[in-house]
Amino acid sequence: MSRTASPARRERRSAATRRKLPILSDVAQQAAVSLTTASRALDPDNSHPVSDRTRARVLAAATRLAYRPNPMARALRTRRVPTIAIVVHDVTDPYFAEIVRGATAAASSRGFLTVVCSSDRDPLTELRYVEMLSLSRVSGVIFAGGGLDEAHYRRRMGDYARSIAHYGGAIVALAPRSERWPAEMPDNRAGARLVTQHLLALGHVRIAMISGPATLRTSRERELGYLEVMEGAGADAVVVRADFTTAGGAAAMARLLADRSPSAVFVASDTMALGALAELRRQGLGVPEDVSVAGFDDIPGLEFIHPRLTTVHVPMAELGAAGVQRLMRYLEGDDTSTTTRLHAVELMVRESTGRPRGEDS
Amino acid sequence: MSRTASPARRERRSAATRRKLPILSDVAQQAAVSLTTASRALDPDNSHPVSDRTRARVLAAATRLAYRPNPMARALRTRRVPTIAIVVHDVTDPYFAEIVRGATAAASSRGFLTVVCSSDRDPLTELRYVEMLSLSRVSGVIFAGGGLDEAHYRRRMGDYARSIAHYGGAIVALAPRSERWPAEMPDNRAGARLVTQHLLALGHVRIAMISGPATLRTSRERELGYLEVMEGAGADAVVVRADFTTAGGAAAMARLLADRSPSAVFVASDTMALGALAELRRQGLGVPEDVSVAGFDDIPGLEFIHPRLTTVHVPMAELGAAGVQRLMRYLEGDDTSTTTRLHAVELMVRESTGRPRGEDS
DNA sequence: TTGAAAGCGCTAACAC
DNA sequence: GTGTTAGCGCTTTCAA
Repeated sequence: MSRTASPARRERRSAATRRKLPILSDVAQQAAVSLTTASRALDPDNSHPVSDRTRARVLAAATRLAYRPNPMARALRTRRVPTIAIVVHDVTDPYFAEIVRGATAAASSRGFLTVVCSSDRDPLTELRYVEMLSLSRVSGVIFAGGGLDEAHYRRRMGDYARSIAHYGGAIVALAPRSERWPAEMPDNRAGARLVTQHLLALGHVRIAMISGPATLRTSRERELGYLEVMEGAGADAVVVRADFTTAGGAAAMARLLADRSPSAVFVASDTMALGALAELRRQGLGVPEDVSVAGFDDIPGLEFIHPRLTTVHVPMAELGAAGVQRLMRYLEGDDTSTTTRLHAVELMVRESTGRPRGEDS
Repeated sequence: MSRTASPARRERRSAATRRKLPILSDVAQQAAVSLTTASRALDPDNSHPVSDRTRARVLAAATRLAYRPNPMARALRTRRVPTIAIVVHDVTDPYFAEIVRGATAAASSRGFLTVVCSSDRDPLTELRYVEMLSLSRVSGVIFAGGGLDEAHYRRRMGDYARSIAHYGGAIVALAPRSERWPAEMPDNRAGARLVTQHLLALGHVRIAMISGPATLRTSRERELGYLEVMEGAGADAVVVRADFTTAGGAAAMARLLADRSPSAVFVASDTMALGALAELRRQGLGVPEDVSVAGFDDIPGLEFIHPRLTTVHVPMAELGAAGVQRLMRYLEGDDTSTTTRLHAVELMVRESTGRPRGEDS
């Protein structure tokens, strides 16, 4: 120790004044080992052997200097940044916000930063983001929402996905997509079946559905569950479409009310259901006295709206966390399958659904 | 051209097979210039002169190869990654979600990625995030919410802020903080004054306030506006505190109803006001017939709740965008002031406020 | 106006 | 078990 004291002290001072932040060579110098050894001693998952005494010395020096590795320099070698991205259609939508919350928590507990990219439901914006992400060499990308089946979109997305796979990045989907990616998603079809059966069991026959855009597979899966059950019951199905926004839900409900007179409406998302509820109130119709309404997702905050919405609970935060876990397993090579893991959903019967008019007397 | 055709073709092929993604040296080779020149020709804000012919050749080569610079390699030199972070208390809260939306849009239009860090209202989580960000050398950090005045928090935050400043990163606040940072924020005090005056003008005297945590300056500013006006009118002020969540707002309203019987309540955020409204409904009280309620923020989605909430409009998306712009100006050295820019707010009188009971006959 | 060379801080062959 | 030596892809002196 005393032998190297003088140069070490000089180095310490110069490191402090020159760049403020200590770098690996400062640690190596302090511990009187080579750069390589310092690197190996500091990296927990480096298999190369390092003697306990040496490791202890390096660790001590690192602690003393408050050394933190430079993520960029590391990334330049490892070819990946310790960041995962989550691509959503709209951060403002509680459904996505909740997924983001779950994913962020899971990622940060593993030392990963989370980038949230909100496309505002514009495919081109989404493509721009994904290009950016692939160039930034993020470790993984989680797609929280669905994609388009359109040719141009698919081709560009395919290019970026290939590029990401090429540098060893992972991709996970949390909604049904045409791409063959590892996926964790809610059991949309089963959920839709549950609500429709519930409505049928209450005695409704004129059950309409407000679905999302036909371009999104999530819409189609939820429709499928509805159609299956309606057909099985010999009831006529009516599907109108909106865009998964609250305003869209309100507009769709208005159309439904003008054209048909459903006694119950299954809305493919709570966000849209909120709009449907608002429109019914605006027209002076009671829920569930005049019209029963059921949603899908069970977004947070529902406990504060009136009447309390019957819906299908989707474990959003869990989905986000599962996506991160899947990503990590992929990165570690433990699970590179492209299978879809379905997460169970649950019908939450609350106040917005009841027996139809004719039967409540 | 023909002279270099053969080697160029070979290089092109090898670049394609070896690493798939073209790098700067591929472009330089194709354009038959040095690495340096290629770099200069490609960088729009590099002042070093490059002849038009050369630049054109380099640009053509870059386009042909679909070259995109590696952000990590660039960051290793420039010491900053082209990413900005936005630290929020809760992504799930529409107030923050909306700010994030505005900031993300503004950042992406400038080629910056946005990292969203949600602390879930836990100061330690927030500190962990900021440390991570400082190590990642993000270009800037935007604090959407307030901070603590507590010693440990302030010291650690100060350390990270210094470290960020040291590598040339910028920090901007969108809420009042004890730190001396550039800030863009809503005129909280003026907004609170407006609502209180509105309630007073309607004839209310027993006007209570549900505020946020005492540790947050936003709460204090909004309280101040309320207190000022109440005092000026010679009315008794009552302030109860909640935590800026919907559930907290509901609980605070329940307490208020039990202890006092206010004819009007000013709630320091719409998110809490939603809870207050739910609690009033639960207790069978009419709004505004029995109690008037006013919020703050004008979060999106309010148009679908009933009764339509009287509130103070805060330009959230604009605030997010202004934060990004301020950050950019700081990074470019155009504006390194630590002044606070106040954004005007506006009273939105809607349905949840009316004359008090005694006066409506 | 162009280019050669020296790194940014770190990791990974490849020796010893 | 430890060290030497090359780079990762880019920017930036410095020299021509």
